Amino acid sequence: MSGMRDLWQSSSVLLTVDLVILTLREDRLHVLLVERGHEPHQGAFSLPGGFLRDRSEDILAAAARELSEEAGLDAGTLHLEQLAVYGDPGRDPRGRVVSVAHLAIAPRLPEPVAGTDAADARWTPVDQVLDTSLPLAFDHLRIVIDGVERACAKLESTALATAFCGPTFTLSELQRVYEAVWDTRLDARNFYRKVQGVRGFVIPAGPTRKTEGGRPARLFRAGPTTVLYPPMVRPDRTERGEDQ
Amino acid sequence: MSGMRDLWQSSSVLLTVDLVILTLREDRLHVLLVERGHEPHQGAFSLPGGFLRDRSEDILAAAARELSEEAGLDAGTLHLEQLAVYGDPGRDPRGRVVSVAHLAIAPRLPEPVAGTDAADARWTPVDQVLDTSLPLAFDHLRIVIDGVERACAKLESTALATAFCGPTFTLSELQRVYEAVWDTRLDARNFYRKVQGVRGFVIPAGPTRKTEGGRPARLFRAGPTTVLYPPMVRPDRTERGEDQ
DNA sequence: GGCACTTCTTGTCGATCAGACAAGAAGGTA
DNA sequence: TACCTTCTTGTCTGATCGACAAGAAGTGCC
Repeated sequence: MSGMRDLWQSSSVLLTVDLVILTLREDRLHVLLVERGHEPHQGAFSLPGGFLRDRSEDILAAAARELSEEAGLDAGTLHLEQLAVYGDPGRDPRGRVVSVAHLAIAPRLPEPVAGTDAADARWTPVDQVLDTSLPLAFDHLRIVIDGVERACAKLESTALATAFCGPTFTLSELQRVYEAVWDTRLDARNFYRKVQGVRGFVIPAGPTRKTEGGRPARLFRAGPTTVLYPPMVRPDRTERGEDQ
Repeated sequence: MSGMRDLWQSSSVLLTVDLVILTLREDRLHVLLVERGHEPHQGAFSLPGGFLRDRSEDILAAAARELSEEAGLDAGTLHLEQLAVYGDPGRDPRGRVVSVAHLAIAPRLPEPVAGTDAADARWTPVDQVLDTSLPLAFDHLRIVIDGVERACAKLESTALATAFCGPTFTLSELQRVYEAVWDTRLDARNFYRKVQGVRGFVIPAGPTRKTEGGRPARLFRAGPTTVLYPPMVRPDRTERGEDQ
């Protein structure tokens, strides 16, 4: 067995963090993309992210830092979790670069992008990414696919949907989150009762108003529960079509 | 912005793969552990795993290689998936070592451990690990916790349970998988109908026999479905206990 | 104010599903 | 054959889900 020095020589890798930052804009799911300013893939769009600053930086901390630097968002206020690792040997022409992708959820309508370092960041409808009408650098398409799928899944079993909303929200706002992420339509009346039937999902926050045009809605905040019981099941998509 | 050379100097890391290999032995969930032969944590138990062999090795391939080298199991025959990344800066005294943990599921009763390189590997009941009566090296306790939780969750929504069984199995064998992983009891009669109600979960494999002592059971093989619809929901654990 | 309009909230109803349990089927063994 | 074990099929009851009606509570317009 060779020593540690040989190990470093032969098999150390560079670590990056990449961010799939999702939010809702005009009731559609958007992801934050940046235009790359230099090679490789200069001019193409990619997920925000970057290299570990130094060997002592924690990975999640690096993700939070990139969230701030490249997106102008404060990690303390939004949901941030590890998504997966992408380490295919050929994914980056600069050498062996392994990326730890993260999923972040931003509350609705953060300004199009703060006037920060990364003014070239823009919210893009995920549809445009998923149908490949807007190609991404590296393997970032796959990362977005996985991130959106993770979000879809966690909407069912966890309180992640509240992360798309502000500190208080109405139930129809919450419903629009589900509809946008799942790309489906839900019955407002059943949704209303279902959400309130989940223990600790949402708790009333004053009998206040907020909507416009119709009857004012009650406000809620996120409850203490992180895993939903019973879960919010998304409607069957296969629709009796002889599976396969 | 500094060049690539500085980046490598300052922030490259060593990558390892670690394996949470689960199986069923005597109807209890077990995880494969190895006794460490050298520092750090010499003599302690840890998950099987090791460093990336070289810079060109794919991560999943490295996991498959360790599966073979350290556990004597063939990655082609069993379920193997990425679990998560553990990269806390202080987790390994040898320097910045980032581990990509994987979850593997072995069919029931692979021999206690083949007479391979790692003869010091042994199947250990996960209870003993989770209640910390058997301490693990590094942050491997956390990795085991996350791996078991992942297995529990995927039993609900995917056909992962069949990976615990051989190529053919009876429904009561499958039931014992659920009972062991979830640590719960299920009604055999309802389970029987429920499993068969899930489209493409299991398909009959000859009206053969297999069990002993009672009426022979029908044999099944895993079906084409990977995501279960409707899902197998695990019984509510909170049991009307004023949530908290 | 009265009226139309919007959206929120509560009710109801039938189909479907989950969990409890009875009973029959199909082998082994004394 | 009598019994034991385990598998498989039925049935029943209460809970849940999705469709939809109807009432509640605001805004804006005449």
